[in-house]
Amino acid sequence: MLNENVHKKDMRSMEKKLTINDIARMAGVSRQTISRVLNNKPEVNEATRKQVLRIIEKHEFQPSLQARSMVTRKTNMIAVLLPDISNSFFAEIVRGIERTLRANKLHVFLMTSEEEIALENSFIQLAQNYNVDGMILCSPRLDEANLRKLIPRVSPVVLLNRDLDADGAACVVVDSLYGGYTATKYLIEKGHSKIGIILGPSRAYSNIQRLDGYKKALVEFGIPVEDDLIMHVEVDNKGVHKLTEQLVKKKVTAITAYNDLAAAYVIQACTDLNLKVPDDISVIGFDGSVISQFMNPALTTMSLPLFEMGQTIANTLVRMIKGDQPFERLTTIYPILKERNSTKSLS
Amino acid sequence: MLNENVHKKDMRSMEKKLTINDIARMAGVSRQTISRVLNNKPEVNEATRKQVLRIIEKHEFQPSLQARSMVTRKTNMIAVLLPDISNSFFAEIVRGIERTLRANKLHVFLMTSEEEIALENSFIQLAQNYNVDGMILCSPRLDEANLRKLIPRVSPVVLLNRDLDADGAACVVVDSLYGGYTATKYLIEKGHSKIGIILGPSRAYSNIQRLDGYKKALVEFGIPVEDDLIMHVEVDNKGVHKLTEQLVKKKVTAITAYNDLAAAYVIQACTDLNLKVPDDISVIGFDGSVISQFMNPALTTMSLPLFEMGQTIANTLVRMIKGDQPFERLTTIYPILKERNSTKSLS
DNA sequence: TTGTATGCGTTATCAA
DNA sequence: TTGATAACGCATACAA
Repeated sequence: MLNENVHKKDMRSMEKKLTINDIARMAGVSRQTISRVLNNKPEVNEATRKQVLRIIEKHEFQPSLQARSMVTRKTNMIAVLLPDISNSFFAEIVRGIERTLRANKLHVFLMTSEEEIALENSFIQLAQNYNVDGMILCSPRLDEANLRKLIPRVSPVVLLNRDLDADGAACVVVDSLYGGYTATKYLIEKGHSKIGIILGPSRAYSNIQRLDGYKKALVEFGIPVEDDLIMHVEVDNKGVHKLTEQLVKKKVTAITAYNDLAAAYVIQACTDLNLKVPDDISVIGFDGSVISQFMNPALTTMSLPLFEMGQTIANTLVRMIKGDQPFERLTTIYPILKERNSTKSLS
Repeated sequence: MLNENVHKKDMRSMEKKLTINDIARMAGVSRQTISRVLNNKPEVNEATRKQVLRIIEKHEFQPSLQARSMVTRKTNMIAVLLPDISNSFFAEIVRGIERTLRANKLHVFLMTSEEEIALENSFIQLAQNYNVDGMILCSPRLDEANLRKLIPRVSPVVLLNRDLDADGAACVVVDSLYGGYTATKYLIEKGHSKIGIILGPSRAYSNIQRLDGYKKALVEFGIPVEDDLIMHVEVDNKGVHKLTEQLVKKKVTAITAYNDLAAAYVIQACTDLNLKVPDDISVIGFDGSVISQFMNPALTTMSLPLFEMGQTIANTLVRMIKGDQPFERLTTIYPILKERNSTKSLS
């Protein structure tokens, strides 16, 4: 049913957008006065202001933000770079970011990198070229040297889940060590000692931390760390199924997953292997996204205040942009254990 | 642990961004030549081009896209307005949109309206003021008159789930009538006749369609339409629990929900009422988002190719922008019945 | 092949 | 309280 529609900005729809000059002519004043009215400057006669406003409204005149930002050097745009917007972890954070930025008359320029390092690099460049007022950056892949080089170009920057002490940068970080530790300790206290862990891409900071927390808990309770119970997903969640099978073969009684979605795949794999969760095996997730509460059994998870994290990130950036307010260089978010039905005491 | 960090763009970090003029001076040519090199114009001597490129790379010069777009009238930005990015329905669509736009060197200016009509209005204005090259619009709330008035300002526009025949607009629409019809028919053929339906906000086009499909199926099979089995959620999914209770009181044997998340709440409510899904009651969802496959029982749902929809939307917009390619004024997406374990024959 | 002049739509500066 | 002039950084048209 393809028709011959072709979009043309033809003469009819041209009605060449009005400029400040047009309004000035109509009002019989200089364009400077229009500018003053638009910017609510005090030094303009009330009568003329009324008159100008009338004409502006009558013609629904809207100033070009591009032209304005050419001279003010501000775009009111914030670049938000993250790996994947369809991951509910990020989507919920972005919701918090967007609302807070909006409240500060800032807007979101969204960039998703799909974890490709080349894209992350070029997007930061792009943000610079668009002259954004600041950037929110979740870049698990980019190495520190590159990061340090790129940050000054788009600063201020708020980094999500990277702890980097650099000028013009602040960090909001989940304490994954604490999270990994708490989850593991919880399982140990439930009587488990053969505990598998499935981690995301190994280079990511949060994964290293999570693993450290896992080990810390084991060591604390005198349980030996077995390297073959530590699994890394390298690409995406499809690998989780296979890793779960391997862990089951090794007779684990519990599995810690690096996020809720991965935990869902773990449970699915267990079901395929005719294992009941939590009766035969306990599973704990990480992040507390919506899916965790609808899974059956409902997922025990280390829950994160994602929306609030987004707000915190945006608020920090706003303070940095304003430039006269103190801000946290490093904000640490602690996940909270939400005990539901996917875990059970080993009795 | 608040420290005294205050971000200042101080002298050190100033290193005033290079302009085309700086490069011109360094290269000993006019800024025109630089511009030609940047835009890959043929009419430039190979030697000077090499020379200029060397200097550009040496200083990592990047042209200001703002200044450029002042004269070209193109920003390469596409405004994407939708109600809620944390809704996986939209998030997955945006993923498709973003990838396709990126392939066309277009970028996403994200606006979320939280279904507030005032915000939708002002965001469209904003998109105009930023002079975006086009807009993708999912605005369930805005009435047709307003839409018609605003579209010319940001055209071309692709509308999601609105069928509006307007100049400069194309539409990508889910056939919710077909979806509602198919879901209901499926349940009827499973032996159900007392079927409840839970709809989203009633004014939304897709809900009206879905209801029509529901009725069509009932009528086709000679089953009377009972108005008190038709429920509307007016605000958010919290209402679903209550509506489910009401339907259960009316002895329905099956419930159709307007999306998967709502279906999840339905199942949760059923569980709270000590009803087993699907043994005591069948539940069917809509959209086939990730949560549907991890629910237990896995959700039977009318599945939508969300990522591909995003791609279609973006592709349509790109064709409109290019202006010399035909495009579909109306693309209809048909949901596909994905039978899983939340529905059962009434025996 | 290259350079000069002009303009895009605003705000900033300074003078009236 | 207002207006004239000069930026902002680039691309376009035209001349050399």
